[in-house]
Amino acid sequence: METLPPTTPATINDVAARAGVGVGTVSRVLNGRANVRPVTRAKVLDAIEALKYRPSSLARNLSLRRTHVIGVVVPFFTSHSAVERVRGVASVLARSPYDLMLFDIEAEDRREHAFRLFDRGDRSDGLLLLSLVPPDDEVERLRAARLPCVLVDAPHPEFPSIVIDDVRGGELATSHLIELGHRLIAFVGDKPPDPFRFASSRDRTVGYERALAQAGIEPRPEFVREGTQSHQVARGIAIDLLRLPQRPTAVFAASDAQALGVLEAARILGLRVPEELSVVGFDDVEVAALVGLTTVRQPLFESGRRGAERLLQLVTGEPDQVAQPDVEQLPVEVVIRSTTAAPPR
Amino acid sequence: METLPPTTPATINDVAARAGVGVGTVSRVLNGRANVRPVTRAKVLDAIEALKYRPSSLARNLSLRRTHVIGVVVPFFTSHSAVERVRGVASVLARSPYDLMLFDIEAEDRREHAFRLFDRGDRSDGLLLLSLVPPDDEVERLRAARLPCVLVDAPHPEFPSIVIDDVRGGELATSHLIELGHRLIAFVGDKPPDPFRFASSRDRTVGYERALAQAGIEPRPEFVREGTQSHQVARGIAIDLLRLPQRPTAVFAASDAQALGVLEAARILGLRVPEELSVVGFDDVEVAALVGLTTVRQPLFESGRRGAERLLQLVTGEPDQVAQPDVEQLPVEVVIRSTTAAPPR
DNA sequence: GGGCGTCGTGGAACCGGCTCCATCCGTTGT
DNA sequence: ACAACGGATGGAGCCGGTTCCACGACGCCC
Repeated sequence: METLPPTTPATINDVAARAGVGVGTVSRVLNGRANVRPVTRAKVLDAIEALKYRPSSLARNLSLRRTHVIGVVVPFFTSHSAVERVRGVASVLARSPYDLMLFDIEAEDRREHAFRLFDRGDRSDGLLLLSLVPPDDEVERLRAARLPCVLVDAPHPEFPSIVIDDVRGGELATSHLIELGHRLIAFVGDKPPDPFRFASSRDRTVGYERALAQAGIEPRPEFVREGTQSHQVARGIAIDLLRLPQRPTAVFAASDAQALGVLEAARILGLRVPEELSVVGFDDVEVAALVGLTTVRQPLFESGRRGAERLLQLVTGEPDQVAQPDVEQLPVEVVIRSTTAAPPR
Repeated sequence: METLPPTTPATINDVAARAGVGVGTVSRVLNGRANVRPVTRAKVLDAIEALKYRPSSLARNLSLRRTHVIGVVVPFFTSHSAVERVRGVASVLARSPYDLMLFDIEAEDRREHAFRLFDRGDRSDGLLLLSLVPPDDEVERLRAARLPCVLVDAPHPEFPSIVIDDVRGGELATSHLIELGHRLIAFVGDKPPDPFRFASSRDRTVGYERALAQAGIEPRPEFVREGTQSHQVARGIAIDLLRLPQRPTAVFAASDAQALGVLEAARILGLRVPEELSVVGFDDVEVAALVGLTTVRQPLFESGRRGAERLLQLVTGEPDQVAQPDVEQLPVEVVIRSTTAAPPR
């Protein structure tokens, strides 16, 4: 009896011995190479079956010098938009031989994070950075480690990236309001010094201003406010805005989260939406549909999907083929729901 | 000049050579072992510095036969509750030497999934299964691979698990309605044959029935409906319910998603909430607070946190110390917001 | 029938760490 | 002065795959 439950898993040597062949042959069979006689192949397959042999991916990885892992780095994993992007990534990786390693750098010390991630660049075969711009020293390490890297929702001169046209998004949102007849349009965005976040809110402001300019509307500095992503902060800001002597008839928020804060503010102040106040968000997260929020949709899931596909190309492509820092732009569109209407007169 | 950019990263051998010591000594220094003379240690450290040496985790893992990876398996990664749990897991792993490998089995063929996951059990040092019960054959493989495993939001006789008392949750929700004066209370839950999901909705029904019984309220079969998790389906079900000749004055939904569907139904039918209809959900996902939904809060983040902690104990503990299949129960509580009130009379 | 190419195959070397054992050396004890 | 002892150290061997080279057998051709 040799069918006793083996205390230690079978190795390729065990298989070779049992099949009466060399390890090279077993390896060839395992990897579906040609040049193995059918008879031999059968013997090997039998031995594998008998021994319940499964190759060790650990050993395989060491030998091959790859990990079969894609690292996904995401700040603020809390947010629905981040999750949606990760799902897009997962959908691609699920049909690839790559696993998804998730790094949430939300609370983590950045130094620690960098340390673990780029330690040697051998924990993953490629990196997908979502909504964050790597600082210069990390860029340096990434290159030193020759680690393929793609950015999603963040631009960088060194890496390929999947982005949206934030300026255009801001413009679309604002134009929609202008077309409805609004001229007193406020903007609620992020504060720039957000450590990881980059200039997307800022770009949306630019679009906002451009749309105003095109319509010949004088921008009012007091109508442009900045806070953090949270809807609580946005609510406070919106209350301020709506208490101005000349109050805006519409608010464009740089994210849906902030738009929700604006809606709360309106409720608190007893302003009816959309009759007395129109609100436009940005992102089109799940809640937006539930609440009936008019917003600018950006393809979140799709952005993750494309980022993963692009990275996989890099990872499986020629090793030293330098990744061109090309930028892929995904479309944005206004989704009109029930928080926007013509202004009161 | 030997500072030319090395085309290949330094190895432990390079360090040993440069420091003029043996690899054993370098290894000892790296792992902070005692029995290294300070002078020697300094030499090694210098060499490491000069060579910018970083140990290969690949090689390390093979040698040590561990991966430093915790696998997290989650179905329906879409849902906010799953995400919240994963965040809890991430928060624990971030302060550990373990990385988080995410397996979303949402769309994936189950066979494929199982294959990749348990191939040899060497892709991760431990597995955390969220909201899913492994079928018997997978349990078998798990044991064969001696892979530590903890379940979150799912019970199993073989594994430790972190759960909530769903019966009690259902009871609390229903009691809250009863205390408000409701006697016509409907229930909207999941259909049982959900492939992965287990009996949590069913248990909540039990709690619902128990609360009714305690209050001496006759249960009405036509008030208990089951559909899927989606709020669209729940909306349809709720419309049916609310069109009954004797319509319920309150609805307890087995999840917040379903509760939102019920709220939509009320809006469609022109029923004011909470004046004409009270609604209670389950989970307390983020949207619940936004919408002002009264609901049963379960500690989602905490469940992930505890699951990860428990698993880490197992993984870092004695190797063959069999994990007792103990069950840790997290508390639930009713969060009263603005969708519940006394019934109309 | 001998030379030569091809196919199939075995197995040593290697990937880059860790571990254990043998060795070396200095110290202490008698 | 010498034996015994223990701490520091070097390095072969191992973890479990892959790869590449060498070798044997066979068939083909002239």
